[in-house]
Amino acid sequence: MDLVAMRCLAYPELPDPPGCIFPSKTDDHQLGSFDLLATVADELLMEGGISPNPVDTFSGEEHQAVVEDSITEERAKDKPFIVKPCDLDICDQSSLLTEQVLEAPVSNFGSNELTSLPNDVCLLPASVITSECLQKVGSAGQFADDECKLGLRIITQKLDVQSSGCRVSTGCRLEGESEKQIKMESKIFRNLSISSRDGMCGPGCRETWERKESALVRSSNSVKFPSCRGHMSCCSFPFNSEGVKIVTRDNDENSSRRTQPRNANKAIRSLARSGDRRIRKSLVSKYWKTTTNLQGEGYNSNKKRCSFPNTKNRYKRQISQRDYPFKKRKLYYCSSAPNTDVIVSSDGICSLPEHDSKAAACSYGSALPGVNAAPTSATGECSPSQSNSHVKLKIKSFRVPELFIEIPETATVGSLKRTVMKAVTAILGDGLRVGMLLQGKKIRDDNRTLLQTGISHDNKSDALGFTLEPNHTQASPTVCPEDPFQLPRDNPQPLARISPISNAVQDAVKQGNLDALPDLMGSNIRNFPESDNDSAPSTPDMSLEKTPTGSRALVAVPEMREPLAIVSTHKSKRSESLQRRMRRPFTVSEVEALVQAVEKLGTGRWRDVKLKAFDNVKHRTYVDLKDKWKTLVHTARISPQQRRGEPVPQELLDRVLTAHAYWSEQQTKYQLGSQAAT
DNA sequence: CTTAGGG
DNA sequence: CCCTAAG
Repeated sequence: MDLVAMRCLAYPELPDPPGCIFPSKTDDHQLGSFDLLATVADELLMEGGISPNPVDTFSGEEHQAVVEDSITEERAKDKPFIVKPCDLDICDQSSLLTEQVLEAPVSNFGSNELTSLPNDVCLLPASVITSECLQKVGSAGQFADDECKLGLRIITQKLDVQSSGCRVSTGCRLEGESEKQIKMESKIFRNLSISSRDGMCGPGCRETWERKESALVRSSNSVKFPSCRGHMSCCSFPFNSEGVKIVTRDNDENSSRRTQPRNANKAIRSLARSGDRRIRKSLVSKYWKTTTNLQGEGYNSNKKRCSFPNTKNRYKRQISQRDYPFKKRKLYYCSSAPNTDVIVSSDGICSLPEHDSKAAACSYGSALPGVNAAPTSATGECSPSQSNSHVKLKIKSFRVPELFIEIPETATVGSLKRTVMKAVTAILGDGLRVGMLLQGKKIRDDNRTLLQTGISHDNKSDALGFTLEPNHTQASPTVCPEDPFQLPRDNPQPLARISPISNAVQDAVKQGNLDALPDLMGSNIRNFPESDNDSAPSTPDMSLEKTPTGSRALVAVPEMREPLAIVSTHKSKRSESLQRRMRRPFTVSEVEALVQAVEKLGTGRWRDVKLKAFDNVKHRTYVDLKDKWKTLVHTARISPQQRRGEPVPQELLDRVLTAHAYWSEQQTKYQLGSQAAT
């Protein structure tokens, strides 16, 4: 696969993907891979802060050895490089939290022998860079201070048999560094993720890698994220069939501290923003639509500014998806707590590096908002005494609570996944913050140490909970004044809770991710307006017509208390309606009733028809009846062979034609009459 | 909100 | 079925 292809892969619809540092003009993939790396390396080097000797920078001899091996032909033939967007999965969410990013899965990251080299270029998320790495970096003199927040490592080898391997290893500092560097970082993050085509390495690999590579990656699995394969069109992020590019938004709390990205980045960002807005608007539109149905008021006044043609919406969604902002990730989950390094691993787990080095620990500035507390002292000094007590945190997955999803039983699995994705995306859209719960109580003071807070190494991890909260604390009218959703934003509530064990959630989310990322960005879960649900005709569709419970449409943000089930596939009255109503073919008896009513009332009084024949059938609106009549007429006119679905008795169809002809004539007469009158 | 139509 | 423009 050549680079161009890669590009396309990553950004199928973008001629020139934002942030793509690699020129598309490259034809030769081998070269391209090389160039790509070289480019990265050069840029990094150029932008300063990076050791001219990448190899040394990161790891020691082990590395060297690896390098050597990496050049072996055998390896070389192995697999071609492919740039692939990172997969998105629960872990990514964690990344939101942890702000790391890239998860480049390190496929082949290590086989069991020393010789096994990373066959791929791996861009490791800050989160996977362990203390040892940092230490090394620090020792290299590049990031000796505690400001080093991020480490970047790129390792690769040229696969071309004829050429020698190529390997780039580098690091850069995120915070406290020059703008350039940061930009670079962001660029890289946004653009690079190269892994071998076949994915992750087996479980066995990681230990090796860890051992050898300073525990760069906790587990291969960890880097493995379910991707959005094949659902590009639905993704909100630039995904491709190969994987998903993970994009996270800046955590507002921290973004301010960072320097601004380059212009390009800015552009992208703004683009993204607008995209969000667009999406939001579309949502709004839908929302209003629904609301209108429910409440019947405020429709006119709002629909104009909020509504968009559906088709356009779709289009916009796509656009916005493509535009979705690439964000720099911040290093988060590395708690500054004494020697507590949390690494996000494959299953979205945060694990601790086996070896914490004092330096490393210190170098990780405060990170996790909830966990930070660790007074690593500004100096970055860690008292030796402290280094013995480690708080070990293992976050298997992040839970997204209170995701109410109502979906017809007849809906496809795919649609369910998409729906889940919508919800998840909605949450992620605005970014998240981390909240922490200890024994169910929220820990608010970020400045206290873990110890002071009551979190000690012998703590039962279960006592600790993490939550994901909306990033915005305040609704910001300026951003989207007309956004009806801003209301809910006012009070941030935990959207998710990270609990040690929530595989179910993880799965759910993964599924969602797998499928596609629809639009919904920028909206919140609670925005799911009512949707017609699957409820059988017998079940009143309260939300649709009479019941002015529009408020319900807005799924209230749940109590932070209980995360609850993530996906309730059942009809919880308040559900969403961003989805198409379930298809409910008319039965013959319904057709019969319709025909009879129309025969009597004519074809221009659908409301009356509704009242007369379907008054008690909530899911049949007069528009539905009108549409049905339309199709009936059409059906009656085509040959029986062309008809589909449950066959309608010819007798009825005949009546349809008769009635249609009659009423058409009547209408014509009426119109002529009125014309004559005038 | 209803109608009428296009998609 | 959806979405709108008009009324």
